[in-house]
Amino acid sequence: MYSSELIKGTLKTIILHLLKENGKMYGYEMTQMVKALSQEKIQITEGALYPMLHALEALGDVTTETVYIGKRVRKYYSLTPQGKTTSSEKMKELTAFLETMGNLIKKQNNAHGYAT
Amino acid sequence: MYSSELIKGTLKTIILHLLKENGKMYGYEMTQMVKALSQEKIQITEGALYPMLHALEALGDVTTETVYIGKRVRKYYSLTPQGKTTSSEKMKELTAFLETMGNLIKKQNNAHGYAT
DNA sequence: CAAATATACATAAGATTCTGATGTATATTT
DNA sequence: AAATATACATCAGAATCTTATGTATATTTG
Repeated sequence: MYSSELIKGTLKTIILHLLKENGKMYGYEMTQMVKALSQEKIQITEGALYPMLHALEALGDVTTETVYIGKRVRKYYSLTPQGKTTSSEKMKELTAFLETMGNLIKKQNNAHGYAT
Repeated sequence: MYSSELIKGTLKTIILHLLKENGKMYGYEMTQMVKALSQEKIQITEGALYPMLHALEALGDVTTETVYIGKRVRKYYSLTPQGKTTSSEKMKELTAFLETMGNLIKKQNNAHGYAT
């Protein structure tokens, strides 16, 4: 498990990406998938996830569909056309960010020149 | 420039890393170095930087040394022994996190199996 | 079969961390 | 002379997350 501060700011992008890849998912499923894909190292908490899903819905990036499994409710989320665009943009940004950070923390024989 | 939400949580690690690589730096210098190393894409704001430096000092990870350049003050920061340990730990974590995130957002022909 | 665990949603107080504004002052460039 | 750069600092407010709490059904296990 990572000290969660690193995960901050990536949640929205992760959700949008999962929905783009998998078409339709419900909240609990997302927590389990991220857990599995990260080898237990990233655990999305419900207190962070559900408010973010509601926010994405309010922004018009996702729509919902409620389904009953027996008597238990399940709320599926999927991307709107706008959400698909947002997803792509966010992913482009995250990819670039990861690369920049990778550079930033590596190339360091550089106490005097700065530029690369 | 990245939408800054991604940078959240990485600031402490970046500072500790810069100090480990460069031995001794002052705040303004850090902002310029990160800007240069990231090709202008990451801009550390002063409102985030200075409070974080003060926090690191309070935690015992850095010590300070004030120098006058003409009449203008400059405050150099350097790692304490404890700070060096913290720096290593944080970097290990960040590196692992970047890799995990890289996996999470790539390997996706996986709508049904989850595990990798 | 009762208890524990897993599934599945939701909210909310408080903490952390950042943005953007503001303030002060000196040095350099145009 | 004015604008910009260097260099520190603080603070109100915003965003985002943690931890706890709440509700309810389904499944597994001793």
